[in-house]
Amino acid sequence: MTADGAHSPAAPDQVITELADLVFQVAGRLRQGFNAIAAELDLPPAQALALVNLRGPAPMRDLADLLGCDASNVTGIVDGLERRGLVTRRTDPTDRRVKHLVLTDEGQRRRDLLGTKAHIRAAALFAVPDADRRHLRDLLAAVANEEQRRP
Amino acid sequence: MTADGAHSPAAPDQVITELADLVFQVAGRLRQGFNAIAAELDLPPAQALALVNLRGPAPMRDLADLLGCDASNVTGIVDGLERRGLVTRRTDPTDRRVKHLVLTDEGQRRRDLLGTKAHIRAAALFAVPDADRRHLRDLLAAVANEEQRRP
DNA sequence: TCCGAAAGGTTGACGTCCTCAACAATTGAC
DNA sequence: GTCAATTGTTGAGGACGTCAACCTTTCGGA
Repeated sequence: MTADGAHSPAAPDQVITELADLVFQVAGRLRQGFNAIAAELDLPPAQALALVNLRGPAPMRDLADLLGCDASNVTGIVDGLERRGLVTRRTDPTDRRVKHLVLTDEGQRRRDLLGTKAHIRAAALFAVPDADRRHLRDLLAAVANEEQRRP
Repeated sequence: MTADGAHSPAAPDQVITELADLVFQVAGRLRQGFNAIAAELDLPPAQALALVNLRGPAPMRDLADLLGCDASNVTGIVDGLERRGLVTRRTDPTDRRVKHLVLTDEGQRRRDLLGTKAHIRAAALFAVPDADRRHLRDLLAAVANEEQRRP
């Protein structure tokens, strides 16, 4: 493209483009790995994603906010998880509108397994010196926070 | 948790987890912005993504490889683009199996508009000092290349 | 106290995206 | 010439997501 690559520093525009491509690429690999692990555990991606986001009993609304999707969508995902015996719906006695999602023992087990496997895979992806990894984290955090400050 | 580590001051495991979360978060913002722009231009996300990946006349197979999806999927996407008059299929005279995708004038115009709008949005997302941006790019490139070296 | 707005969850219709298996046409190698 | 491989298409099917409408429950105020 620009024949002056050696002399003039790459245009900022070029850096932006490369950055966007790289973020997509790395996120794609990460997602692909997660989906593969989910498939190993016989879980559709969305159910697996919901599962790892379930720590303690929490209203379905919270999960919808966490996943950033419609509430009606969560209904279907939780239906799947409940059908597999991984979570149970428990109506809150103090507010009978809300239903808390509670992990079953098997659900807890599956969730932990999913978490550790995903972590191992992520570690394999970010196979760079530890100092670089920390620096990368800090830079990404700066981007995320900068953006969060102006939605 | 840490099978080997006795007492690390700042567990590398923690860094990995934060890193994965941040990459997902930033990629999510990026994707969200792109989809919003695609919607502005009255294009479904997949068609928009295919459009920006079309520079010159190229076989549909190439597009499938580029998007990393099944060939039958590309058929549907290109159907949509053709229905909107953005691309045309042109069978290669030298190999009548392949069909080259050619952008129409309107397709070229829409593609350029999409590209510039997406770029502006990406620039707004990566609103950090230029030095940080370059460093971030280099670190991500290192991760991508490291991974590419061992598939 | 009663009424209406608001919130949580479900359902149904609908659309997008993706894969897989099977197929026709074409090409190329043996 | 024949057979294997490739390109693109079709149809079935599933996962994922939104939207509108609905019921139930809660809560604030007239």
